[in-house]
Amino acid sequence: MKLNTKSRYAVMALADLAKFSSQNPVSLRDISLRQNISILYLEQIFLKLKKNFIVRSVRGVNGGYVLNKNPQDIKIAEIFLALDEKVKTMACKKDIKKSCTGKSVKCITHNLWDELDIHINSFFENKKLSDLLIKQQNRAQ
Amino acid sequence: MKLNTKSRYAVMALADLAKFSSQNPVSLRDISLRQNISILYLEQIFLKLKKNFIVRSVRGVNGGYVLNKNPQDIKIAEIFLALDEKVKTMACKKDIKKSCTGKSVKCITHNLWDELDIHINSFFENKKLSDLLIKQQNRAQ
DNA sequence: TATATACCCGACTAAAATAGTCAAGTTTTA
DNA sequence: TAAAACTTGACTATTTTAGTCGGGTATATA
Ligand code: FES
Ligand code: FES
Repeated sequence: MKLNTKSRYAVMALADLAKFSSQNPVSLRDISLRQNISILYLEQIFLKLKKNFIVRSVRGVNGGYVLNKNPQDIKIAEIFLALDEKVKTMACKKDIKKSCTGKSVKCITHNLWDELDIHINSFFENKKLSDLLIKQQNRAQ
Repeated sequence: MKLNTKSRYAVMALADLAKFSSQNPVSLRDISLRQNISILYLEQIFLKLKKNFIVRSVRGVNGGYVLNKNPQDIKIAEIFLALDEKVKTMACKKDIKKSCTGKSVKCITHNLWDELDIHINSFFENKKLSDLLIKQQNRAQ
């Protein structure tokens, strides 16, 4: 079970954005330098964040990205959704047309994975971007 | 974020074992047929389960595997551990020699992933194999 | 005591997913 | 008008996953 870098970087970059955007847009170049993430990769990530209205862009010189909402209104779940990051613990796709045993009934572990999905997703639903901004001691910028 | 088949199959196979082992060992062939998992793959999985003392084997004709403990004493966490399945949400390895930003302090998201790890692992710690055996309606064998 | 059944175990591999990069733009401000 | 910065689709090397293969060993029972 592991998290992919795209989702991790997305959360990092947005936390950076939340921290450093006063009024002015923050350029990917700045985020790249501070968080040590490739600009080219960040571009890919921000494209998705923009399509999902989590950020908006300002083009041209002195441009960059700005959060579309307050950090306390941005759930981690939204960020993950924007990047197509899904929790996939089940072999079947919940709509049990064909269970993972090939039979037409739920497999013996189906409910367990279902509960796990719910457990993990509730974590993401309850965490906000603003939760990352408090207690800044002993952290990198 | 997804679970690999080895861990999923391990839980499935052990649940099968818990359900069908009366006194007699259960052969991988039987589990394979019931759960629709390749025998060759099951062998790999049971090797690890055996090394971790979750099951013991009986060789020869009419042989197979038997659980080493009662299902209510087998945590899902143990099963995952036996298969080297770890929850890896962090880029750094907790012992922050070098954080994921390359700096010598925790990155801005470190604590978030740490909490996520704890959240997920607590699920596995609290679930027992026996939890899969109740409420058998609407399930495959 | 032969033989079939079933566990044992390391090595190998095809396919999929991941983690990016590249190229060729467009837009805007100083 | 040049430089900074966003836009977008396509491409690719590497890693991980999900198995298979081959050649064993142990043991019950006919
Ligand atoms: S996980 Fe849904 S049928 Fe197995
Ligand atoms: S996750 Fe630990 S430093 Fe980033």
